[in-house]
Amino acid sequence: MPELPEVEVTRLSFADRIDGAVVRAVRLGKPLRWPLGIDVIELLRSHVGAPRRRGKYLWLPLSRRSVDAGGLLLHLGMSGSLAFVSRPAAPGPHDHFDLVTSAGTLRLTDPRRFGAVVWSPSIDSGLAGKLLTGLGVEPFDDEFDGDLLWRALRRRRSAVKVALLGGDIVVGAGNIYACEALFAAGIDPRARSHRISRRRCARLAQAVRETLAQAVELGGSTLRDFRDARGCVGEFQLTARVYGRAGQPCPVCGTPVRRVVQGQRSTYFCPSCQRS
DNA sequence: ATGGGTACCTGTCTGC
DNA sequence: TGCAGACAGGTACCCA
Repeated sequence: MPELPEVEVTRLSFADRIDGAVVRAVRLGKPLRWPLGIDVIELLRSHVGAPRRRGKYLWLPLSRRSVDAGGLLLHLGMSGSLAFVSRPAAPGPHDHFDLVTSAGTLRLTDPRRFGAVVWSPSIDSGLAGKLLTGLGVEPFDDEFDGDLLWRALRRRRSAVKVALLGGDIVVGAGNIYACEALFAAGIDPRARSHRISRRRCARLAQAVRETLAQAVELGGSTLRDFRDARGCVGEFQLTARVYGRAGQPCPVCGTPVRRVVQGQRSTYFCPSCQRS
């Protein structure tokens, strides 16, 4: 489910409310991708700071008596979502983590359990450091532009869509938004990365930024079950032009949208509008 | 370093 | 109705 827009929309929907709250209890459900990495009792009475986002990860800083106490790194995997509510229902079979605070309970629900909640001594050490090192630039940073993209892509021979999904050039574009951005830029997702001109890289960088920004504005994509921490659904999927639309007419030229598989993931594109 | 494949896990939908 | 198989928003890790 969650690509950068869903993670950012989730963050925005509870950041103000959890900032400054005190941890009262922690409940663990079934194992997630990694163990929590700290004894739960060590987290009690910690103060939660303002949640930050890096790529598709969220970082919840913690402190005790104004002293830095590391933080929690969260990832929603394929099927995760967070809720932040004052009176949570009894945990269901897919509710695997509750952070009970003075301001409400942050609950991770994740049927497939590809998600993660891990404690690290800081955002750039421990497991958090290891996971975040090697991530590409943030798409909304000034640093991310056509030149950066061109310089990175010219060294790759993989298909451009696979390179975008990799997250080591630019973070945040998952399967939906990579497809949509390539459509917006008019680039064939199967095109070899190193053969894309500087000019087209500029268009692609712009398309990635705009696609992700628009998705944040629309509250993300709710294909089946995404909700932000307030329980609101997203609406970007209503505006998707190729993702999930195999066989349907391209909204620009009417040619049927094609589906191919790249790196074991479905890719959707218009064979007429998108060129190598 | 890069590229390709596998693995993690559960739910839903399709076709026989 | 049952059942096998495909597919799903991600990414770490292993191997060539």
